Parts: sequence; C-alpha cells; structure tokens
Amino acid sequence: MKSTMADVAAAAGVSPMTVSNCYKHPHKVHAETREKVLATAAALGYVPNLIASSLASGHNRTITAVVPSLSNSSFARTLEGLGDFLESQRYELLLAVAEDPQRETQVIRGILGRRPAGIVLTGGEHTQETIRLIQQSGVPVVETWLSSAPSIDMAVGFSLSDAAYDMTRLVIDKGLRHIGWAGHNLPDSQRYLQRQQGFQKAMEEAGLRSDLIHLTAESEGFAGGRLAIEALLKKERRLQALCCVTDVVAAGALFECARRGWKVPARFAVAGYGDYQIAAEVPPGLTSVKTNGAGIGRAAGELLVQKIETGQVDDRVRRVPYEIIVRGSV
Amino acid sequence: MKSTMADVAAAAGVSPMTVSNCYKHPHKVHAETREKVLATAAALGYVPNLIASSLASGHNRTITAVVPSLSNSSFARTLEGLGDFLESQRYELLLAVAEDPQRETQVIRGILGRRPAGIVLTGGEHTQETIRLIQQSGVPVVETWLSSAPSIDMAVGFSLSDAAYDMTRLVIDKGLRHIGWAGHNLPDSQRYLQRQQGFQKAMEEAGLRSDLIHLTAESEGFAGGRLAIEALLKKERRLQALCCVTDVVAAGALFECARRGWKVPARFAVAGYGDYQIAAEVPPGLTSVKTNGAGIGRAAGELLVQKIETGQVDDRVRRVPYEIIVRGSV
DNA sequence: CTGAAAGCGCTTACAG
DNA sequence: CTGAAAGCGCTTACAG
Repeated sequence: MKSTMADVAAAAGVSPMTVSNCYKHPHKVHAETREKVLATAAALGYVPNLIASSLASGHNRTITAVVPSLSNSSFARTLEGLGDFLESQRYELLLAVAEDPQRETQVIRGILGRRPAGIVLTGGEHTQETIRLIQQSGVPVVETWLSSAPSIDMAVGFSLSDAAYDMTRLVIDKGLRHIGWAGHNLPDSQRYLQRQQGFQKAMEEAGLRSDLIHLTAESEGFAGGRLAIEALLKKERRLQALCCVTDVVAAGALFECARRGWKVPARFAVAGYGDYQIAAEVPPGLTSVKTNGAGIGRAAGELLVQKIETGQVDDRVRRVPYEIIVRGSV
Repeated sequence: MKSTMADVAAAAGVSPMTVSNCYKHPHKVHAETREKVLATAAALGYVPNLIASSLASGHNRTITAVVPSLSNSSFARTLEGLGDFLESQRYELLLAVAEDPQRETQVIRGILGRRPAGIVLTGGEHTQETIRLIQQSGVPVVETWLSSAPSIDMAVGFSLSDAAYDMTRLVIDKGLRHIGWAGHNLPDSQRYLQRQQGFQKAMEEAGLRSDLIHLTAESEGFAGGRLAIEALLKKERRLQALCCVTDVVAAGALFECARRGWKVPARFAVAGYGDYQIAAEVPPGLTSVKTNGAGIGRAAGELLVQKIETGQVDDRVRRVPYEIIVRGSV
C-alpha cells in the first residue's frame, strides 16, 4: 500500500540515508544511484512522509491561514495573493475557517498542534487565549486587514476608517447633505464599525447629521441596501445618498433604486466599499473603495517568510494602499 | 518556548505515559493526577504535538479538501457543509487550492505526504498521475459536484446536464423560440460543457435552433452576460431569451437588459444557474437552478467518515437533488 | 559518495 | 491507576 523510505531503500539496494539524500540533497548522491532510487520510488508510488520528516528535522514549509468566511471576495483575494507568493517561495498554504473568535481559538489549537512555520490571521479580534497560545508557541504570525497596531506579532492592512472617510467626503463634495450609512452588525463587527466611524467623522466635520445609520445582521447583504433605504427614509424623507459598508450592500441599494424608478445618481447616490466584481457591472457602475486584497496577502507572505528565514523583519507593520474608483453611482 | 510532553511530565512529577493518557484516555487516569497534569500543561502552554502523535499512532483526524477556486459560492457552500459535518464528528478540515488539474497533482502530492484520513476533490477532471497517487496511497477520496461515475473512489453530485435541460425546458414552455446560451470556456470546462449539453438537448428535442452559443473565458463573468447578448444578437436578431451557465453571467445579462431598457421577461427572458445570493436580489429576480452545495459537502463528509471508520460505504455514489427556483426573469 | 547510530515527540502493548 | 520499552518514518551529525 503505502511504502516507506526503507521499502524504497531495500528495493533499490541502498540505505535509507541515501534515499533521503536523493530528495533533500540530490547533488550529494551519485547521479546513477539517484536515478535508480528515484525510479524505484516512482515504481512503488512512494510519497515521502512529511509528518515523519518534519518531526525528525523540526522544520516544515507549511503556512496556515485562518479566515472567518470563505464567501468573502476580499479574503479570497488575500488568500490568492498569499498563495501565489508562497508557491513561488516553495511554501505550502493550508486554510482553516473560523467564524468567530471563540471558534478561532479551537482552530488555532489544532493548527499549533501541527507546528506550522507561520500563521496568517484575518482581522484583529482574537480571544486572549488565542493570543496566549500563539505567543507561547513562538510561531510567527501576521494579522491581515488590520487598521490598528498588531495585537500579537506582525500586521498588514490600512485604515478602514480613513477609507470610509475619504469616500464620504467624495459624496459630500457633490453637494449632497442628507446622507445615510448602511452598515453591518455582525460578529466581526470591528471592521465594519471602523468604516462607520470614518463615515460619521466626515459627516460631523461637514456639519451634517451623522445619525442616519442602519445596521443589518445579515452577512450576505444585498437585502441590507434595500432595508437601509426603507428604514432611513422613515427617519429622513429627504435622504439623497447612501454610503455602504460593502459593495454587496451597495448593489442591493442600487437594485432598490431601480425598483423605485429612482435615477442614479441624480435622484439618489450610492457609494460602495471593496470594489468587488459587481461594482463594475451593476448599472450605472458603483463608485467604490478599491482595497488591494491580493497585495495584502502578498505582503503577509513576505513578512512571514522573512521572519521565518531570518528571524526578524524590517518593519512589523505594512500598509497596503487603497484607492477610490469613481463610476456612475456617485 | 514550546514544551513537550516530557516537560509536562517532569513538571507534574509523572511519566510521559500518564500525560498522554490524560488526553487520550482520561478515564484511565486518577482524577487528581489528571487535574494536576492538565493544570501544569496549561501553565506551560503545552499544546500536544499532533505531528508526533500521528506518526506514532498511524492515525489522524484530518480531512483535506481541494477546490479550484475560493471565489465560487457553490464551492464555498460545499466547504461550509463539509466543515460543519466534520466538526460535529471531531474531524478537522484543511483546505488547499488548485486552479487546474496539473496544479492539483502537485498539491495532492503535498497533501498525501501529510497522510490525511481522507480527501475531498472538486469535479471529475484529474490527471492520471493524481489518480494513481491517490489510489496507491489508499486514502479514501470523494469527488464532489460530479455528474458521472467516480474516476477514483466515491462521488457525490447530480446531473449537471439534467439541471440545465430542465431549465431550458422551462424557458421553451413559456413559448419562447429564439433562445441563446451564455457559457464558459474555462479550465474546469467539463462542468460547464455538461450544462451546455443539457441546453442543446432540450433545444433539439423541441426542434429549435441550438447553436446560439456564446462562450467566454472570463472566470468572474458579469461581463459574460453582456457579451453573450451582443454576440448572439448578431447571429439572431430575434433573440428572446438567454440561458446562462451561472447566476453571475445571468446577472450580467440582466444588467445589460436594464442598460438597453428591455423589460424582463416581456422583452427578454434570462435563466440562471446556481441560485446564488444575487439571484434573489437582482430585479426582477432571477429564475435559477438551486443546487444544494451544503448538502453535497455534508454528503461528502458522511461518505468519508463512514469509509474511514468502517472501511466501507453503503453506496459509493450519492445524488443530492437540485431544484428550479422560479422568480421574475423567465 | 554511502551508511550505522541516535533521536524527533509521541503511542502502542504490555508489565507492575 | 502508573510506567519502562520499543517503535512510528524520517533526518541530523558523524564516520568511513
């Protein structure tokens, strides 16, 4: 069934040591010997046991990333950027899902048990236990999509509130006054709250009413845009625009405008966040904050690999810039 | 830094064996002893080394799933369904991404090196090398989203072509004659091709023109819907409806209808596939094939766990039914 | 270039 | 209920 290094060695008429060298230090083995070993290995369907290898050597090239959700394109991009970079460095990326900080602690325990070379976390909300476990393990870790200081080791991200602030300014500068916020009230609410704070700061600075806020607990929130418009209209009949916590919510708002026969942006303006694929396609095009998810993933990989291989990093915190993409909706 | 079982044993004044038993067979250890051991373990921040454990025991509770993409909500649902079930059975789910069959072979090699308890694959397109490696390893594997017979071991899915056939029939039964297909021409094209075949079969059976086909190579294809309408209109000016390979493509088609001022479904009908979140939200609501992604994931988990724990399964192939959700677009 | 010895951190099966 | 011995499949460091 599953053959071992010893099996291959016996079949090839060499010692296990030589088989090992064929994989780890090929140049140390006579070409002929190596070819024979590799040929018999292939014939036996031998796959080196990484479990044994990593136990014996105390090293491995596995990075494990933890995300709160798989159905979030920002995280998907981060994972892709991270994966591409790690592949180029011959590290392997493994993924785990943890919906909330409590679950994350469990998941981290399992991950640590496997002694990875590094860990990538999403966001900055972790239980004390998670932080303690990771710190005690000494495994390098980077928190992604972080807008504040790292709570554990290293971090990459940008200011979520600055991005929302900039977007809100853009809407205000169009001359609009009655602007609402469609937000989320979900487990990983810190990230959503920061965006909301950016919105409120911009509104207050402009001397505008900053309490037209509607929060939804739905994670996949096309409906959120519709509900926000309905709810905010009751608080302020003159509502002219909606700034949204994500493009999905914003797209929902756009669908609702279409349903009501409202011209966008003449009758109503909508601002998104995330620059998902849908932003470019939903008419009349969604003005959105474009975050560089892949860049964040790549930066996380760079930090990790540098830390793993040199034991230190140039700077523990990396900023990956965002930009505002202006389309037809604002 | 990272303490071992021996460290804990020494600190607690017992043998390593007893520490091990505290985790594996708690009832075999005197309550007092156990408490002392667990307390000192916690104090030392000890996390059992699963690498060593699994090497010594020859067992582990890790299932690794391979998906071609993270930004596909069907697969995301499958992984969620799988993850929930495995969690309930105290197995751990690890994920790996492989964009195409070649990359999958590499990834599988790494996975096999880690000797998982089971493997979940997506779709039925695998290299011969992948199949050989897995079969030789003897690790149980289930292919998901499969419409044909398993090429390796076990499978769960449904007939992709039947689903597309049923949907096309629905459109035809509305009295529409000039119906196009917006498809994909991507690496994992088998799955897309099968849907297309279902479309063509329905058209041919109805004695209708079945060559109004437009394929796009874009993976995130809102644009695909627009391009299909543009291209097919040149081939057939009377085009009345579009059946789409995914809801994303269909949503794009709907956006294009809005842009052209076409009433849906009076002037133009659009059928989707997948029943993604967007289907319910994009006006006037997308009629779509609802696949049970979570159900597929769960069934895959059930097959795997049964095979792992009993060495056999009742039936190697499981069908997870789909349904057609009728909304406003057809 | 090749290999015999010791050990990685656990668990198995067996004594006490 | 507790523990000394052997071994999981590799790699390290060292001889030859």
